Amino acid sequence: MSVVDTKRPNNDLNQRLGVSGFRFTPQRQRVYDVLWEKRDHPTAEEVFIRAKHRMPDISMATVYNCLDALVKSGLARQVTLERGATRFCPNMEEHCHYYCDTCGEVFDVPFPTESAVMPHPLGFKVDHYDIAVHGLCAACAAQKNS
Amino acid sequence: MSVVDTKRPNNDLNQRLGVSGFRFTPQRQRVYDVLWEKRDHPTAEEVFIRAKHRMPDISMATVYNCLDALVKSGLARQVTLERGATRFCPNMEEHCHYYCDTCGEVFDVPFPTESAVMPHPLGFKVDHYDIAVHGLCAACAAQKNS
DNA sequence: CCCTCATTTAGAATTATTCTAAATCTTGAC
DNA sequence: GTCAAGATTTAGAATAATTCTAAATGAGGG
Repeated sequence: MSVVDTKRPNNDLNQRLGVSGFRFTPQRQRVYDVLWEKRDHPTAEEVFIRAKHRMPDISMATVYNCLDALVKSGLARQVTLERGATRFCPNMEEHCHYYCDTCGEVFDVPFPTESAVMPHPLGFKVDHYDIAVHGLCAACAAQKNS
Repeated sequence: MSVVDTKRPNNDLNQRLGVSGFRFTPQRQRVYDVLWEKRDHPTAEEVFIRAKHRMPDISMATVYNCLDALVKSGLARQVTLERGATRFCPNMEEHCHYYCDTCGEVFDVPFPTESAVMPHPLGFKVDHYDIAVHGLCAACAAQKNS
């Protein structure tokens, strides 16, 4: 736990789950840890593989269950950038995702949504923003020009 | 063609496809028409069902092919709001999607992206923005309070 | 300790999308 | 016009992603 866990909420996972009506379980802890170990927006299957290393009996269904519980408890975000597998992200600060359509890399960029004044449909109650920017990362752009 | 096709690009579909290396076909025309007939962000399967009414022999694989051709030609956008089927949208003006997490309805709201100054990762070449706002629509919000 | 209910698990089932191979169609060269 | 090359369509198979099911386990409250 020495490494990069900047801004990880110090609130007890136990408590955060409890507020949303979920129980704390070792599996949920493990899945949450996996998300923090490498913030590279893994898919459910990638989380499954990584979780298995230290918890070999965990099942795919449990990974989905845990991810859903974390999302519903406000401890992780679902990120749907394109067709195919959904990705997950434990960064709950307001930010947007720069997505390289060529190599698939995702970059988190802090972005305060109040800086953009958007006209809402009448009576719409906003829960959260989901901002993706598609394009070419520097590396892939360089490759294309060569 | 009398109805609501505001802002539909008057450019020839033929030509727009051609520029991207695709051929014009009746199926692509039909799929494009379906998207304009009812701008409710249908899934590929919904497009398939609607397209079939006037073109009974069209197949699912063709619908996917046509949608991909339209997206690659800049005539439609892919919209991935949540897990599950991708939706499609022929509105190419800059706009964001307000999405009701309860009833699934999608509202297009014009939104000039240059109004939000975002810091890009170094060297990133932006292709397009994909902005979703999740929450509760007016109708669903009302229902919850009663 | 017992009851209830949440959770986990493996595997089946479902849904969404992509792939394959054969048939058809278009286009450009001759 | 005829022909070859290559794009497109089609049905169906295959794959990928997710959800469901039913049985087993586990934890908390009385």
